[in-house]
Amino acid sequence: MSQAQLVKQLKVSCEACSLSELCLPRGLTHDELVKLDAYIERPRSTDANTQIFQPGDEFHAFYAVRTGGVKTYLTQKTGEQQILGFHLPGEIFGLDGMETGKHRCYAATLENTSYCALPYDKLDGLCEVMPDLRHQICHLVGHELNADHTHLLLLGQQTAHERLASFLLSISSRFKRRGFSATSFILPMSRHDIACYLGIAVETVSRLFKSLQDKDIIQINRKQVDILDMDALNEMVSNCSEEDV
Amino acid sequence: MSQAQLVKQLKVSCEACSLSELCLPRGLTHDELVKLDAYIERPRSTDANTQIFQPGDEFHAFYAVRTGGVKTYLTQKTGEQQILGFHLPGEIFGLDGMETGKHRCYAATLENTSYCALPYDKLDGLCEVMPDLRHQICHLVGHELNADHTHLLLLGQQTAHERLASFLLSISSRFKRRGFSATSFILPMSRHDIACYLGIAVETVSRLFKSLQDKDIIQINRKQVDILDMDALNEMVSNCSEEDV
DNA sequence: GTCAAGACTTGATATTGATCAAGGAACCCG
DNA sequence: CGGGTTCCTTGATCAATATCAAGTCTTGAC
Repeated sequence: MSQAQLVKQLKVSCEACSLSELCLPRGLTHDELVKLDAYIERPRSTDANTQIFQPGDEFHAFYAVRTGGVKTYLTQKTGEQQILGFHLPGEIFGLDGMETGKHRCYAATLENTSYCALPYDKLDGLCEVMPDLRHQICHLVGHELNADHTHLLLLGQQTAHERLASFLLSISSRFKRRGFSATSFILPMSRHDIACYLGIAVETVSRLFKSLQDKDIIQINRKQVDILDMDALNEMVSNCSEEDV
Repeated sequence: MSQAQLVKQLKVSCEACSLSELCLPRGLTHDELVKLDAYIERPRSTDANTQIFQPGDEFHAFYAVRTGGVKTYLTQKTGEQQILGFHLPGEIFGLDGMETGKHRCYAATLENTSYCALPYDKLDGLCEVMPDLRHQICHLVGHELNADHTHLLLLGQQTAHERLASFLLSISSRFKRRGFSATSFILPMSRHDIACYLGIAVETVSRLFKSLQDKDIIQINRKQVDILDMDALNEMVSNCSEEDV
């Protein structure tokens, strides 16, 4: 990236960012936003499949996805990975380092992605004087916890069919929240990543997509998904605490 | 409980509490501790199987287990429950309310239990003037997130054998941390609860315990567990991020 | 444009762990 | 102390999903 491009990117402040209402700045006053903005680092974009951090790396910032997508995951000695979450534009990741000051999981991009870094020590200092920021951070942290809890329920109690339906509904509601179509979107992740997120085999993901298509509940072609029957998807999920994650 | 007993219990300050080094007060100075202590509510003990909060209840405090044990869980429409975590003395629960101000999961006691309530609005105010408290809360929240992540890896990628081994190691290390034996302890939860935590059937839990006993890895009688071969248990867990949860 | 590598799909078979069923042990209550 | 209830264990069978094995489609590199 050229110096000119870099400068241009840096100029996109939180205040001008279309995602600010989903992101850390939500609920802040103009003055507060300006103070926060001064600290935010905006790294350049990265390609797909680039690692952002890994276990043992120093935790120095929360990250916010601006464009593209990120997965966080753990691995077993044997190599299998468990995807902990997919992070779409406006969503935060990297909180796993808060316990020890070192990250405990991996974070990698799903596609060409740009993201902001919100330095932890700066945020900590601002928390002292900006109650709204403190509350927004608590809100985001609580959201992460609840998303993990919904994911635990999915992995522990749902059948493969229910898991895939939950997954589609979650992605759909998150696209909708950002102003995109809830029924027609492009999945940013591979079948393999979906399988690792849902704790099932890739082959099963493939078969289940086909089964949903055969029942005219969805139309799927590669990564393009069209939801034809949202009610049917909702009925498949017997989950009593389903919400946007 | 009589008034006299209640008063006596209230007098057990954080400073005098043997668990304070595991709990919220960790790392605070004497002066800070006194300020915090003034706000802490110490409800009386409750029996086993008592609900502490449920989804929709107002979130007004973090809770810290003093004696006994607590489980937090979600349920599906069909009734199955997924246990999100077991909380032993010195451990915190109730953070799930931070997102919306309402709890999202259930919390219930496993046995006769006493716990403290740490009012959220008071903690928030103290955070403004006590950086150490702020950091300790971040540490605890990060710990919760990491515990959930380890649990996700367990549910998504481990076999039933590995899950039970992970569970025993987790409980063992937590007893050890509190100064008790790591190899001989009484499980505070039922087989059913273990099954709901591990995402497997009760019958499977029973069979796996027997199998571990037949291999002379553990000795188990009702809820009394003796670990005979800790190395064997560790080897069963191919998890690369295993730590005390 | 062609080739190679990777991603995805589809089919056949295997296996883990669920479910169904029953009996035994501990515990609570009167 | 006795009887019922719940918890736990054990056995037999079944089903969901993993695994193994090809084969096809995409995509990117040269």
